[in-house]
Amino acid sequence: MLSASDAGRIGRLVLPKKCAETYFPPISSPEGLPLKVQDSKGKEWIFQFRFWPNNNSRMYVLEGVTPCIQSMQLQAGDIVTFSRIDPEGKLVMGFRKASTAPTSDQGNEAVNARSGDASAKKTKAGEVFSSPHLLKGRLVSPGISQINQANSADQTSPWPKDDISRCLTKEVVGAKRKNSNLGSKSKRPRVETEELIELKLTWELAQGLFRPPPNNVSSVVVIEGFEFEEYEDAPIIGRPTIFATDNSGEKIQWAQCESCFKWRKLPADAFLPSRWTCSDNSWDPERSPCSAAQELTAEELVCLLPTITQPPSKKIKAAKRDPDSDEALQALDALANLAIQEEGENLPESSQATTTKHPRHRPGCTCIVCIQPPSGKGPKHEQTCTCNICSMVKRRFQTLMSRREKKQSEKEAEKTALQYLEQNPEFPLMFPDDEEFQLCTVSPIEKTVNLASPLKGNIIDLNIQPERDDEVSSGSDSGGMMRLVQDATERYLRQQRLSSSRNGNLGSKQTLLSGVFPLGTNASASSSVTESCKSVHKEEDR
DNA sequence: AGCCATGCACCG
DNA sequence: CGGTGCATGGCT
Repeated sequence: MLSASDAGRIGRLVLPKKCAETYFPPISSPEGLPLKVQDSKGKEWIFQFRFWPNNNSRMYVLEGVTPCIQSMQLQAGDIVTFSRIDPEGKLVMGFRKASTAPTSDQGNEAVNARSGDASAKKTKAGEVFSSPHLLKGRLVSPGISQINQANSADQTSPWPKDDISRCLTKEVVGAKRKNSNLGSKSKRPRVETEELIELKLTWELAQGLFRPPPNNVSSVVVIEGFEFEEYEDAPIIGRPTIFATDNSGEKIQWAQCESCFKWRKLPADAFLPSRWTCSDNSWDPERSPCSAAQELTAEELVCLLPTITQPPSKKIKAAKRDPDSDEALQALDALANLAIQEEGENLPESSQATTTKHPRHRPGCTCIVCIQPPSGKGPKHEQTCTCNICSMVKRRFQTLMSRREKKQSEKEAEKTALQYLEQNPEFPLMFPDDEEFQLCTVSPIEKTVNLASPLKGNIIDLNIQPERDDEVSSGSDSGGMMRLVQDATERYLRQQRLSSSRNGNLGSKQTLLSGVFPLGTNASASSSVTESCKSVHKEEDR
């Protein structure tokens, strides 16, 4: 929530420290990083995210917010939210005018930071989804997004690799933050019991639970290739059902009774509350008692199941015959167990396992064990088997492998960047002509160099380790790391002067320098370096 | 003890 | 005089 200072003319927005450190990219120098944020109208803003040293701590601020705040006609008391759309890490911002019109929310945010901000406290459960509500695409924010973190890991993102998707709401004086995850000492938000249940849902699953608000027509918005359905009112969280087409080609849905676990056929437009039993089956009175037989055979059910365990767009890939395939086969067992566990978790509380390994099986149970023929009977599952069970297990394996590959490529990228540095010793800290890396900050304290691109929002922590510890500055200007920075910078400047005197193109390079060392001015680049060094040293001294 | 809204000194 | 960075003090 904007304070008077935030909304004033200074153009700075003070960020709650915990939010800044938990949800914004890590910064090691006071200059911080430029962040590109898109507002609800699609307009892009670039704010400087930085900090001031304060009482041996930091105060985080967003600078350059005045035009944006004026454009949105925001004032003290209004709420601004920042969210991130994965996997690209695109930042979007939304706002909500002060409480006089609580339902007229504006902006891109789909979910308030439910446990991380003051607004969540004021917000009733039904209002958690502030509008416009996005039902499709992958718009994430805390609560739901944490469960999705493995899927959204993205090495080109400026966010830490082990990070979760983020959302931030700024608070105002007097706003309480009890039960806030952000209040925890640990930067990894603590998962409360209630949330634990929620976190078992995947994002895709969560999407499956959303139903459009009644009597409301959506408008479809496409943001960078992702399609979003926007609704003015909050979506409703309903019971998950399986949509299908029956023999006559009519669209229907299957719903499972919470009490007897039998599946019942319902019209496609039927909306079920989160708790639903046969007795609520007003569409088919014959099957409204739990005692009535289930229409579906276990086999038919198996055919339907993949539609809820896997997004339909993904192709099923058969396991390849390569050195990994042995591992693949071994992993199948483990994955089958995983599948079993997850099936169990997806069942309602009352059907949960009493043993640690597997839920108790009941009539209608669709878990992998119950649909598997008794041991020794029925077809064996060979590697080439394409039955639903094997397909499901293989798909899970593919997911696991692609995550592993992603991690691997992340490491490769870091390695490449490091090699780049080693091969370019004369300019180890700047890549003005490189599309990827345009900015750099150095932390002699953490012994890291951050390369960042304001255009692409990339940041890579290179963890450059000096050869000797004493190469790291210990506060004096002759310190090693800072010396490296300074020397490299001055070499770079000399080179630029030389080349610019040849081609007469000085302006753009100096503009870049002011970005690298924002403390200085274009008039004297070397003093920029000195100022920058001083600034880093100051914090180090503290 | 630590956060943060805001005051205020300094600087160009 | 406005912008910037730090310090102060109220508050949790």
